[in-house]
Parts: sequence; C-alpha cells; structure tokens
Amino acid sequence: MPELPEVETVRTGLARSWIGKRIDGVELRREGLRFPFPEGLEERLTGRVIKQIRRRAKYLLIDMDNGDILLSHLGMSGKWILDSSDSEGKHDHVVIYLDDGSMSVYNDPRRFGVLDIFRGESHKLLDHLGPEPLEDDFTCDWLLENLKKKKRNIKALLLDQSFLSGLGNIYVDESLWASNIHPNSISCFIPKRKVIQLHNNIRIILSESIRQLGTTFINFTFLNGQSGNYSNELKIFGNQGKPCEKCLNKVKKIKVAGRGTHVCNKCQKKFKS
DNA sequence: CGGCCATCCTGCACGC
DNA sequence: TGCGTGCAGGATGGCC
Repeated sequence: MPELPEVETVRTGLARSWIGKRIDGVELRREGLRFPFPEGLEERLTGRVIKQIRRRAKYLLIDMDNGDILLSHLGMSGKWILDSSDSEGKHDHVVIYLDDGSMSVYNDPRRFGVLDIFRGESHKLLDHLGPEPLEDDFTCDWLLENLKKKKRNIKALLLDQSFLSGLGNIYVDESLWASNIHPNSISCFIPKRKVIQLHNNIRIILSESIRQLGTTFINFTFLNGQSGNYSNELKIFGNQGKPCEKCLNKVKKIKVAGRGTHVCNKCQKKFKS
C-alpha cells in the first residue's frame, strides 16, 4: 500500500540508480498489469537515457531524453528491485536492462500497478489529481474553503485523489487521529480550529514519514532490502485492540467509506452538524 | 453530487 | 495438517 511517502522513497532510490543510464533492453513477461502494456513499449524505451524521476501523487514519472515519460504506479504490491541479480521471481513482470550491466525488475504480486508511456503535459490518470499536500498551494485556507464546499465524509474525501493527492488509508487514519477528528465527520461541519490542525498534521505526518523512508510492513521492501521505519511511528493504524496513546481508550477498527478504519472514539470527535 | 458496489489480483488469516 | 472461504486494498466505472 504505497502512499505518498513510500512513493517518494522509491523515487529517491530510482533517481540514485537510474538517472544518466541508458536503457539497453526491456523484457515484458506478460500482457500487462492493471491495464495492458502500451503497444511497442520495449522498442520505445530501448536506447533512451533516463534524465529525471518525478513524483505526482502516487505516480512515478520517469523522464527520457527524447521527451517520453514512463509512468509507473505501484498499486498495492508493486516494487522496483534495483541491481537485481535474479529476474525469475514468481511475480517479476518487467525487466529493464541498463547500460552499466545492471538489471531492474518490476515485481507485483497483485498486479494492481500501472506502467504506461506518454509524452506532453497531459495523461488521463494525472489530469484530475488534486493538489500535492506538501506543496505550497496546499494551504490551510485552501483546505478550509474546500472542505466547506463539500458535504462529504471526511475520510472518503481525504482518500479521494481528485480532492487531495497522495494520501491513502494509513496516512488518512493517522492524520485524523492526530487532529482528534472522527473519520465519519462531514467535511463542511468540521470547525475551523480542527481544520487548521488537520492541515498541519497532514504535512507533519507525511514529512516525517518521508524522513523515515516510509512505512514498511512485512513483505514490503522498496529497494533492495531498504525499508521504511515509519511503522514504529504509527499511532492508530493497525492498533485496533490496543490502548489509545492519548487517552488509553481501546482503539477500534470500523468500516468507513468501504475501508478498514482505525479510530479512538474518545479522542476523535464526530462533526455531523 | 455523493454513496455504494463490483472489478481487478494474490496472499494471508481464519475456521472447521 | 490441510483445505476452503473471505477479506484487504487503489483506482475506476456504473448505478441509483
């Protein structure tokens, strides 16, 4: 479940390993992932030099020397294994051969990932995305104004990538707990002082997680065994049955917006009117 | 517009 | 121990 901090961690790793290298060959081991691979992907990538790696929401954008952009989304279980010595793993779907003799392998058991190539400013999967929570345009005023405009369940809204991009199940639960807002609150009824806290907490939590290289669960390493430490910092996610760190009340796991949701009913206030 | 559901897929945690 | 079942989850698309 890579979210913004995990994808950012992957970006840093890919940048270190890939920038300046030329792609000598690409092997596709199946027809596609979530979607079929684009026609002629191997040919289009072969011979290209990788110039830059960017991130938008949970997408990786790999800029080539001819203007082509390789788009990679890790879905639920995707990972890039760099300097791999082996590409025969059960779920190794894509192999990229680089001009330094190394091999990068895309492995994705659940195949919810996306790999596409495009050129220009616009891509169907990117065009509708909301602001980046760590960029300057995600201001407290912006959040206040836009929560007011909607009458939606706050958890559903924060998970909605067209509203705000990059948050997933983990960081939404963490941000709402840190702000003492119940995930079943309605966006427009959350008072200003709580929205200010929410805005602040989203940025603090994401930044701190990036600093720690993200959250890693068993079975989920990003790059050659490098793994995130933010798991140790999780205050509510996965803590069902344990005492809340703020009030010792038992943390519950409920369903909100179709998602498993962790909540402290004592600390987190439900704003519904 | 918003909520809800199904879909994609596999691994894993259950219960018997 | 081993099998079957059901669930999780990011994003989309359809339905009401």
